[in-house]
Amino acid sequence: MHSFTEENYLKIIYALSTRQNGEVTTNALAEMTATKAASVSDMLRKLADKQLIHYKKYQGVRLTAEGERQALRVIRRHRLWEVFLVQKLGFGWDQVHDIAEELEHIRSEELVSRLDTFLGSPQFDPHGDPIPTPAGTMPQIEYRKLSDVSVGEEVTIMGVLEHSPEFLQHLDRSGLTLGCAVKVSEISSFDKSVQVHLSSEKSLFVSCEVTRNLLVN
Amino acid sequence: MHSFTEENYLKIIYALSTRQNGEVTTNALAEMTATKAASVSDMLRKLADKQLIHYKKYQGVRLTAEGERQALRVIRRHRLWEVFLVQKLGFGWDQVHDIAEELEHIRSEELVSRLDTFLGSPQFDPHGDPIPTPAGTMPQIEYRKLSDVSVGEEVTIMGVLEHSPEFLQHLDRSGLTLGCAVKVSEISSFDKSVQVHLSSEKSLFVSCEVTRNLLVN
DNA sequence: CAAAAAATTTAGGCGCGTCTAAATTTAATA
DNA sequence: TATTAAATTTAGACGCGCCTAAATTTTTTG
Ligand SMILES: [Mn+2]
Ligand SMILES: [Mn+2]
Ligand SMILES: [Mn+2]
Ligand SMILES: [Mn+2]
Repeated sequence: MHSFTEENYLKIIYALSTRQNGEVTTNALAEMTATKAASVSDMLRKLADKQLIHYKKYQGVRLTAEGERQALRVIRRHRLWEVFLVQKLGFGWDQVHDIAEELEHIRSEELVSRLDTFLGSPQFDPHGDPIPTPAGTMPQIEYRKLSDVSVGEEVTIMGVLEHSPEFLQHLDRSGLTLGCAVKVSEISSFDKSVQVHLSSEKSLFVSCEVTRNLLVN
Repeated sequence: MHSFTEENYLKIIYALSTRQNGEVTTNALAEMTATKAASVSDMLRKLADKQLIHYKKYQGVRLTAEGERQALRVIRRHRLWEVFLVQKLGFGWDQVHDIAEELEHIRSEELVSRLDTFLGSPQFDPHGDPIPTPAGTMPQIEYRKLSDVSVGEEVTIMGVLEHSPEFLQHLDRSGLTLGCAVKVSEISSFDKSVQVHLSSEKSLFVSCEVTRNLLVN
């Protein structure tokens, strides 16, 4: 089986290659893994030997079909554990990422399968991200960013693009939680900030840093 | 903080030193950790440097107060996770040890605390072993072995001394589960096997290999 | 109690995942 | 396009946890 480190690399390569498609760069991986480019090069050679990535020196890397399957297994475990932590243990959505980062490496098919059942086979994690299927495919969901919504539209908050605790706590304080209905009443031509009305009749201004990271439908 | 490996050593040293008190021997540790004596020596030097064990070369080893505290933290996590796996996910008591062996190393005070609350602050794990307190002390429980019970006595099964899946499955098949009331009706003078009556009116013979590993009160 | 046996530690080495410094390749620019 | 700059890989090293073989200490035994 693969080591924790290898699993982390696969997961990160998957995330980066969907974020900006095309080959994933060594430096980008070094930043995400909080290591140095030299360390990444070593690991890429190993992953290539194991046929988990396509790798031509100096040309960046891409997951093989098998590598993507493995990455999605890790992501599935991560997101299921996040659901558990929030829904069963009462953690806030801003607290669960680091813990799930460890839990995701516990390898027991039986455990994942029973956890999934226990949670009612959820489709989305606490951040609105889709949970890969047991078969190893990622459900494709199309959301718009709140920054792309026009004045007068009413939409529902479905997910976030930024997962930092700071951002999530900011949303909590603003009352912008998942499932929340918002109506765009005004868009500032000056700084692109957006005035929204919540179902609670409250209204507030949302900066474009926030609207760019909020997914709605 | 301590590595997975160090945590495993502490836990095993604790287990061995309560099983047969006095210093724990290098060879015993090598067998339990499934490594070689030379590897154990290396690790003992490291644990001694960290003040987690008392260690005089060739003289065996004993946990320091801090070492015991750390060991009990790991054991607490292990047993809480076992309760979770059995009570919430529906695993059998014979299936949970290896998974808990991984889960026990996830270090988050908050996680353990919330898990404990979620489980209703259980006092015992699925094998009847007491769960150490958050403060790091092991509840001392006095049980007798079924092999020490006299004819005519009625007792309740409270725990097991042997944790192998094979033994636990054997108990399942015999109907000897935790909390089960058994009345000793006869003890064979030939092989010390014991005839017991269950509350279900069934009776069966229990070999001395089994009675020696069943705790009752 | 001296010799043999058993237990334990030390010496030297290996794979993993990491690092810094140096070499190499690719991309940018004058 | 020839140089310079940036990105990437290679060389050599290190700590961790493990190994085998050899040395050392303790225990057993004739
Ligand atoms: Mn996460
Ligand atoms: Mn998430
Ligand atoms: Mn166990
Ligand atoms: Mn147990």
